[in-house]
Amino acid sequence: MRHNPPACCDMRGMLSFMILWLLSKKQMYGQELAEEIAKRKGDRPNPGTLYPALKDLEGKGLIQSEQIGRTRIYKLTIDGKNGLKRACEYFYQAFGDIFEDYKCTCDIEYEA
Amino acid sequence: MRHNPPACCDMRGMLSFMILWLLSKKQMYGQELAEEIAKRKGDRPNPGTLYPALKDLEGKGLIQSEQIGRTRIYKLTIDGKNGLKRACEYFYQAFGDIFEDYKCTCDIEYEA
DNA sequence: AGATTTATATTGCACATCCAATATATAAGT
DNA sequence: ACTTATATATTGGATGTGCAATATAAATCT
Repeated sequence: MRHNPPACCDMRGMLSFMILWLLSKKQMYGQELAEEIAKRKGDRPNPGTLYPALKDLEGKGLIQSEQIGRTRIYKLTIDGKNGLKRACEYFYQAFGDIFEDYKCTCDIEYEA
Repeated sequence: MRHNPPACCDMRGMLSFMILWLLSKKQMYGQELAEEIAKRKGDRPNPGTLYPALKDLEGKGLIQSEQIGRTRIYKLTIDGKNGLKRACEYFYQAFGDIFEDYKCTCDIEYEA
C-alpha cells in the first residue's frame, strides 16, 4: 500500500537529496526518476518540479547528463557523490532517532 | 560532532514533523524545542521560523499550549498524535531505504 | 503521412521553511 | 529602581518544493 502525504504537516523538502541518492544507485533519465520518486512520495512529481531541480543540480556540478534521442540520462559526478555522503550524515543526525523510534514501535510492511 | 547542513543540496523541510515528534516525547516550551532542533539540524531555528510554525500547528489543532509566566508550554493533542503516526509512516516510506542503506555503509557514531 | 505517445521543458502561482532585524513582556541579578 | 537575560513574537525577504497548464521534439503506430 502506498501512503500519500499526511494532512497533519507539510512533508515537502529533500527532493534534491532524494534525486542524488537515487542516481547513486543507477543512472536514470527523468521519467525513471519520476517513477522512483512516486514509489516513495506517493505521486509522480510534476515536470515543473522535477526538471528545474535536475537543472539546478547540474548547474551546481553535482550531476551530469547526456541526451540520447528523446531521453536525457542523468548520473552523479564525483562532487555529487561526495555531497551525497555529507547529506546522508546530516540527514541521519537530523532524523535518525525518529527512524529508530518508528521501527521500534511499528511493524514494518514492505511492498511485495 | 555536530554536522551543519551540506552545501550540495537543500535540506530544509519537515520542521512541523520534527516538532510533532519532539512533543510526542515530552511537553516543551519554545526554547526547549529550539535546543532539541539545534541538536538535529546544527543550529537553533530563528524565532521567525519556530514561532510561526508553532502557531500554525496550534491553529490546526495538532498541539495546544498554556502560558506560564514568560514561557508557553506546548503539548500534543489527540489529533496531533494521530497525525504524527501517519506522518511517520509516510516518512518511512519516502526515506526508509535511504536510512537502511546509510546504516549499512557507514559506521555510526553517537554523541557521548 | 498523420495521429498518438513519450520525454523534456517552461511559466506562473502557492506555501513551508529559512534568515536578519526588531519588539515586548517577564524574570533575575545588582 | 535599574540592568540584564530570557522567552515569545512579528515583519520582510529569499529560496526550494509543490501544482496546473502549456509547449516542443522525438519515437511509435496505423
